[in-house]
Amino acid sequence: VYHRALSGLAECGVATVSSEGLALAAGVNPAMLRKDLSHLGSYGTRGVGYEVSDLLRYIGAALGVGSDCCVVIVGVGNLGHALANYGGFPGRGFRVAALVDADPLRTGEEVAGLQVRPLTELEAVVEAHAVRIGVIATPAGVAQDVCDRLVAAGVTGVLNFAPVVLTVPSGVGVRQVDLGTELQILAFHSQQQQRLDVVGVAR
Amino acid sequence: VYHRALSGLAECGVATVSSEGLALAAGVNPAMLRKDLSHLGSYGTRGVGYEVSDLLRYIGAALGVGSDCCVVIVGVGNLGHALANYGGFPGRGFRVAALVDADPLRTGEEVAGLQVRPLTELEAVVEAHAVRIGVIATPAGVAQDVCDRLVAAGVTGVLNFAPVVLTVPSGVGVRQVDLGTELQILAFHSQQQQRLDVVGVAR
DNA sequence: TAATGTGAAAGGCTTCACAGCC
DNA sequence: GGCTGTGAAGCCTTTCACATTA
Repeated sequence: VYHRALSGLAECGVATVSSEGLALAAGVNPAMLRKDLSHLGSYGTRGVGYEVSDLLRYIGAALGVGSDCCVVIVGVGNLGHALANYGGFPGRGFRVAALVDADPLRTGEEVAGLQVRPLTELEAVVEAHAVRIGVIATPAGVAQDVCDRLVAAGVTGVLNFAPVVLTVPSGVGVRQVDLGTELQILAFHSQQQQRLDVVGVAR
Repeated sequence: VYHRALSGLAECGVATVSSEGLALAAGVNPAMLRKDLSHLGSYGTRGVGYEVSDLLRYIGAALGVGSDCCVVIVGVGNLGHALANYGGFPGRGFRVAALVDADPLRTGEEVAGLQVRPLTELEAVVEAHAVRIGVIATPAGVAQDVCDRLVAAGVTGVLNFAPVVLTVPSGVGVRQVDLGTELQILAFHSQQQQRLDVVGVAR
């Protein structure tokens, strides 16, 4: 998030930023930002702040921005389609190496300049492109199975959009994105808020 | 997450589940699950576990499942398209009331059975359908502006897919889903993992 | 006997507050 | 004067461990 915020500041031509300014842009407390950055080293100047371009480079290096990373998307339904066409990946060092789908009707179809490959070729695809991250955009029922196969093929990270909790061996990273749950959380807060309004509590 | 896990168990015909079993399905520690559930009340039976159907009902009631919630999607690009067609919403009590886009070329187009409305009608749409949650699938540059308008129109929750931190008044909920950041987190861990492998640390 | 509900302990994250430095 | 870097304090979350109950 700091990296993204700094990119924005750099584009606006800002040369220097204080912990307060960057914290505001990142949506955190200034002290927290300083503590986070202190884990990377002392890249600020007391009395002045942080040099935007320098800090961007340091954080980028720590994150490994630059070393391109191959991704495979499994499941080319609505979401998989959108992800394949999503423009934000190349800019951040990610390349969609292949699309895979179980449906024979979709196999061979071209999406975002890539041919959709059959699910049976999943392992071959991962090995051929040295894919490090698998994106699961399949129905919930097959997600764990796809995940197991991805991990067995050598993937070290999984981004899961299916609404199930995945089990993976230690050493493999999992990030869960569940749209239904996110909406439910918002709806819950919205409901609580209304309850407060009715009772008449001041905000 | 517990609600989702219980739904799965119910579909499989499981009648009773222990904190250990449900915790496994939800990806948490059994003690944590028991503590969480204790905030709702004592719905378990010592020596036995939890009645799946009962617990599902209690949690559903606490979450407000059943009272349908109207959602507007702003930005009908790849992601907005996918979200509009996403099948998971109706099943969880959400109804996409309208699609809105700033591009005049898209206006009027029919997506997922809904006509795309111009951005100028955003406020009217929110009021007409009593929309409680806004989904932002626009470019980053206009996200804060769209958010401000949604909030002013009376929305109490925002699900943001644009890669910017949104500022909202207290009382309004925000959930951020940033695909680029998620991938970067996975790539970072993947890189650290490789470093460990090179050094030869046992897992 | 088996599993819940829950005080108490442990651990981790966030914030404060200020010394140190430009 | 102003802002960073950081020890210490505070707060919150998670886990343990066991009394309690069907």
